[in-house]
Amino acid sequence: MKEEKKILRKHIEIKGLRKTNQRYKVLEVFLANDEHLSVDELYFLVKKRYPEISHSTVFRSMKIIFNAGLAAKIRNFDGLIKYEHSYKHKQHGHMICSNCLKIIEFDDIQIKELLKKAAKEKEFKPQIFRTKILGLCKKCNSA
Amino acid sequence: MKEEKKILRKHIEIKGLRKTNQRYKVLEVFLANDEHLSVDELYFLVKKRYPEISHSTVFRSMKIIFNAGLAAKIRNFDGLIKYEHSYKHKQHGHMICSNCLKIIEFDDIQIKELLKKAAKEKEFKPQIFRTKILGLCKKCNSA
DNA sequence: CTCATTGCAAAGCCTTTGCATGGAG
DNA sequence: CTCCATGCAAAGGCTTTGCAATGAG
Repeated sequence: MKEEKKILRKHIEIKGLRKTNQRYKVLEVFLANDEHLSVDELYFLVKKRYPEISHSTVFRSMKIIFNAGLAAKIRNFDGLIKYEHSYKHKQHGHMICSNCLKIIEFDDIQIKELLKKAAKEKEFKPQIFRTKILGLCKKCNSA
Repeated sequence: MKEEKKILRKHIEIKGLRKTNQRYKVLEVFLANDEHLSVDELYFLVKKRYPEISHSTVFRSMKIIFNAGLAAKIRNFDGLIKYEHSYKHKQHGHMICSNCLKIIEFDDIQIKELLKKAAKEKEFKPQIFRTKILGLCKKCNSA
């Protein structure tokens, strides 16, 4: 069994929730796609394989998957909430193409260190670090 | 006349738009408040002084003020679009308290340099840099 | 059996827009 | 006069929730 599934199962146990197939199926589809997915997009993918699962179940399952620490949320100017993998997924930043909306991930470990320092100076207890660059990807810039 | 007002006036001229009082009044109230304001919050403040101005005018005026380069947009997980001053406002990052939602600005010039480097590596043409730290402010952390 | 979960549809909530009226140029 | 801007109200678009039916424990 996939490690992520075990983690979800454990999270469900700890929280005293019920182990339903829907939750594992949503997780399975979520893990099978490396994109940043909105609930709607994920629902679309889930439906292809498991047409019996509803939009609200995908929505609520993602909430649980998020709470289990398996997904991270992103929200950009389009207003859509998107989820990305967070389990054993290296810390990274996002470059977002204003034209084609493509998201490129990049390593930001050094930056994180500077952010930690900044937080310390302001006596702020950091939990999550985010770095983002808006601009044009190679393709859109040369087009 | 305030420098920002001149800039707005010039922007309006260049774009061939009309110089209406509403636009200048919205700008005035926006500049008088150093907070990060959503259109709704700004509308509330505008209404106190100029009750005849409507919500949609505030909304549309902020769009123009944004295009004139006088305001920057922020969008967090609450989903609300907020505007902050951007004219002669030093480049900075945001620390956002998950508890009281307070926003603390911090200097991120060094970080910006690293981000530029990262963009170059991915052949990405950067336009806007964003850094954000979620966590707890001093007060909420000790409470 | 009991109570959490599902699916459906609808409510919420902010953002954005259509349209008739008003006002700058 | 000509059109852009304004105000109002309503439409959009995504997220979230109420409720009756279903199913895990």
